Amino acid sequence: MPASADFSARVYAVVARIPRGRVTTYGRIARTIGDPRGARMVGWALMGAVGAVDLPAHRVVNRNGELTGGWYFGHPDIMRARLLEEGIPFSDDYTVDLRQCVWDPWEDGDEPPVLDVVSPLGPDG
DNA sequence: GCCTTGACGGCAA
DNA sequence: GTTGCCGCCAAGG
Repeated sequence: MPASADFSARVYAVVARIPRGRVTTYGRIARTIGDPRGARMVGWALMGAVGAVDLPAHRVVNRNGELTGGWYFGHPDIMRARLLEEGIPFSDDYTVDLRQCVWDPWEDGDEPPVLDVVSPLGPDG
């Protein structure tokens, strides 16, 4: 079992927590799972999520709200349509208005949320 | 084994 | 507000 699988599992756990009508960013997800510098890896993990895992991957955008992963849905319009379907506001054709719909995994608390996935190794390995 | 690419982010100019 | 550069780590050639 590659460590990357555990990483992606945590990413999926966070993505699954994204409420309908809200979006979050790669950086926030990375920070949530305890790897602030893993924003790029989050996107990498989500590659296999589209069409493979039943997750709202379309609710994940970059820090600027751009639908950078649109092509992984077949076409950016598909991702955009899914977001519009949930009433997510757009500031541009392929850019969501993060100011209105950004979501923090720990917005309701001062500490990171308890992930659904439990690592037997713990946070320190 | 080395180099390039990639759903990113932070910092400096 | 923009542009440019670096860091990060995994996958593919």
